[in-house]
Amino acid sequence: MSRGKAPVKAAGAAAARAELFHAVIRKIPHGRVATYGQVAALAGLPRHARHVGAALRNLDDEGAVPWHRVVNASGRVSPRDDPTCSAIQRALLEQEGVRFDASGRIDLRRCGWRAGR
DNA sequence: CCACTGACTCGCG
DNA sequence: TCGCGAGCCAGTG
Repeated sequence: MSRGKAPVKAAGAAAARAELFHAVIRKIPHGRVATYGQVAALAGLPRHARHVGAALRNLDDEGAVPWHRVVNASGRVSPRDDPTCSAIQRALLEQEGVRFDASGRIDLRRCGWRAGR
């Protein structure tokens, strides 16, 4: 089994990162939000913030992953092709008690997730 | 192999 | 506070 280059490993490389991101996102407590960069850093992959979003885009709705708790560093829901999705994300967060600013911004100082808190 | 794209982030003005 | 541009890394055609 030990092989210098296992093709099976390369094929699952992307999926492995996705699972890694999902694991971190799953740790985000209820009523709290984290940024893409934060998730990537906690996953051990700093600078991969964009890939976190890419992984979530590939993620199915039937996952136990609270993808809606992931927002950008501005504390806002990132715009995507379907604005409906962003509306759903905001609705889910409000249901968890996350308050949005009049500009649709979240106070990361208040609802931002911090490991250890 | 090259070029474009993207649910991002940071620095400047 | 907001808008713009550059940097970043991996996936896709």
